[in-house]
Amino acid sequence: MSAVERDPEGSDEVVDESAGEAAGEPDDAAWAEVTPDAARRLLVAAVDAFAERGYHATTTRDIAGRAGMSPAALYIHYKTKEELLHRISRIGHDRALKIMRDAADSGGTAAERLDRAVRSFVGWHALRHTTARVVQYELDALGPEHRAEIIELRRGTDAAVREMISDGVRDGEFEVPDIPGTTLAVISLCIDVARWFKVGGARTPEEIGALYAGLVLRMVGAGEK
Amino acid sequence: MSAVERDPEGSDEVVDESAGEAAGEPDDAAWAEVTPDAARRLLVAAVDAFAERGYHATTTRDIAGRAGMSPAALYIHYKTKEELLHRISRIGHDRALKIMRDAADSGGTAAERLDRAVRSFVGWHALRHTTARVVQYELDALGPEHRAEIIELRRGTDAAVREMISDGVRDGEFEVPDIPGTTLAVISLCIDVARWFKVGGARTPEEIGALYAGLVLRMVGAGEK
DNA sequence: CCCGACACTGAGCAAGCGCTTAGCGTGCGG
DNA sequence: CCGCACGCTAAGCGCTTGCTCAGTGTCGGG
Repeated sequence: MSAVERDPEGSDEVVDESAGEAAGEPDDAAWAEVTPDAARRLLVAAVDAFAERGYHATTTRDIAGRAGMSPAALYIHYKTKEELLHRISRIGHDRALKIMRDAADSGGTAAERLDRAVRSFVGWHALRHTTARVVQYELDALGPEHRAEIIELRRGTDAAVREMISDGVRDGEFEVPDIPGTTLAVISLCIDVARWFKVGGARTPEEIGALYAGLVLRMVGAGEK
Repeated sequence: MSAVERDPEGSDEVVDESAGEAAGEPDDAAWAEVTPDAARRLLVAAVDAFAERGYHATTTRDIAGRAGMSPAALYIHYKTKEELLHRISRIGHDRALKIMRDAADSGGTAAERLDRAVRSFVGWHALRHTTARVVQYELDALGPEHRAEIIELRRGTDAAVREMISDGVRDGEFEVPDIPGTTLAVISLCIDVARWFKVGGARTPEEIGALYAGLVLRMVGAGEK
């Protein structure tokens, strides 16, 4: 049982998010695209610190300390603390959007695609809850132009979900009176996983993904499976 | 059409939350229990500031300024900034718990009670989204003992929802495979309203409450109405 | 007309913040 | 073996933070 659904006609090069460390916490491999090494260590430290205490409560000294460096080292790789948050937010949202789009563009019925979407989107929010928490809840700490950029990415996620629901309604699979409202509720439900998920909890990310996929299919009235 | 469901056998003295200002924002009347007047003005100012910028990004000077007072005046009525947050959090959670319990203890079928619960709980999170945002998302800013106290209140909310769902399953009204998981998802869905709700949005708090109540009834498989 | 109680202010303290700068060690091209 | 570019640190600058404290104006009782 693989964690994240492997879609048949997905992208060419897929970094399997669930491989490597099964525990979920030390998601260093997920930031492979960040170079050089010291910059990545700082970024991972920042993700942990931001998720734990929030952006404003985190000091640059704390971030540098977690990365095993002096406070000044941070400013060799990042112009400001806000730039660090932006890099994290950008990469995280790119990843979340890709997960959603891959599911939306995969084959099968609308119900199958929505199931895959919720399953992997929720799975990511649980497995990478540290990243997801920063990405989803520290948006207001970004500067205006950076925030606008991220909001644009979120619109893409929104559109993908609305698309799947609309398709299902068109094909008679779903029965939903308020498509924009239900879209909002579905995404809202998925995102909030990042707030409450704890590593020692009763459920694995995959289990939560499966549970939520079922609940969402009920929300859209997918009675006939 | 009244905003918050008026349960027939509810409590004796009910402060109608939706009365007074229809706009929703200046919820000064909701804090009538806070005295003296200056203490309440400071608390309302703190709610606005915390909701807007977050607890850590808010300065005591900002709070005092919004209340039209000097920074030092804050410390006549509150020992620390954290005590202010605690008072807000305590009152807000008391209110949220009461809303949930009133619905759970009201008469009728499990579906009717769950409908009322989600409708009013969500309605409150939308109408009082400023308060709700602080109450639901600034929990980590509280000191350990204050946080523990609030978490205890949340357990009560959780229990009320689980109770209603369990009753529905017992009576054959609902069909849910995972009661604790579904309980969690329902509360999660409701709480996240406070994150995304904006006053200028397309829907009123009552409309969102109605939409969400319908979605939740689908989640628990309440097919036979 | 005085007096103390009271709610509040102006000024400011110690600590901690984001960020800068001068300098140091190390490794690599010549 | 030199020299310099590079990644990093120690020290610290200017500012803001939560919070304090010596007053100040006001007001009711005697």
